[in-house]
Amino acid sequence: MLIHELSIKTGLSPHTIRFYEKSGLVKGKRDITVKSNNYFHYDEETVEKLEFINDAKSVGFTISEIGQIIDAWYNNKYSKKEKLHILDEKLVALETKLKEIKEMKKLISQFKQDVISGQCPY
Amino acid sequence: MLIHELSIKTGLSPHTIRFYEKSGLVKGKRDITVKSNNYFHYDEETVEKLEFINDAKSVGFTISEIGQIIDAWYNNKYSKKEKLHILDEKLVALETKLKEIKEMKKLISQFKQDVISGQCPY
DNA sequence: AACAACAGTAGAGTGTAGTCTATAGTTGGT
DNA sequence: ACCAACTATAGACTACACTCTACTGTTGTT
Repeated sequence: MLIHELSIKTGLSPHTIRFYEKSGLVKGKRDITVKSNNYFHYDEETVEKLEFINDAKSVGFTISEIGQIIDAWYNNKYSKKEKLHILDEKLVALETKLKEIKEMKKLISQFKQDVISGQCPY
Repeated sequence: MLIHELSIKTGLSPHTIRFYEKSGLVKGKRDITVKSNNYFHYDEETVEKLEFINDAKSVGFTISEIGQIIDAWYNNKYSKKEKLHILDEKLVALETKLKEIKEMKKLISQFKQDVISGQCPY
């Protein structure tokens, strides 16, 4: 599929997809049999990757971290050992975030109690 | 205390503290009895606030969201009802983040299994 | 009096992650 | 043949959250 279809499938603008492509997260292929243009073609794997990128972004991973994960997942840039190391690193980071968020929930719940119990009467 | 001491207590640079002050998150007081300078003076509450800001940043709240929370906590800018609304909103956001992170943990654990089970032999 | 270390303000610069503009070429439908 | 809608590239622009620079004034120690 071309970028327009990919854009519709993923909800990301062609601009943003090209930005991710330039950042090395996804990669279209050129059809060498077609000589009149040099359009990029994308496969279903790219759709998956872009969906993953969206999810990974919202948990706070940066583009370069997402790049690492994608490389550890789809590519052969890293050895098996390196891949596991990268993925473990990300799991630890997520575990830390999880704890921080739970702490923050407690804290804000406490603020709420303070407001309710009328420590200040507004 | 002056900004230097505050900086040491919180681990934030005077630059960053001034940035937060300009953003409305904290507020120093000027000592009108001193006429030779116009240095800002900060209290322990500001130390608390800055520590909160650090924690809130790492769970992904923006400066303006943190501002809202601080206003709902310390100030009388909002009514009791508004305060509870803001805090509930933040709790919902944290709950959402929590779920997303748990999902991402599952996903990355799955990637790990894929690597281990040797779907690709590197 | 000299000087480092501090204080303040204004504004420029950085990095991240887009988002948009300009330009130029291609494709598909009428 | 024409035109809208698509494609590509390069580079400008934006927003956020700092971070730093330049400049000036103050304080405390020697």
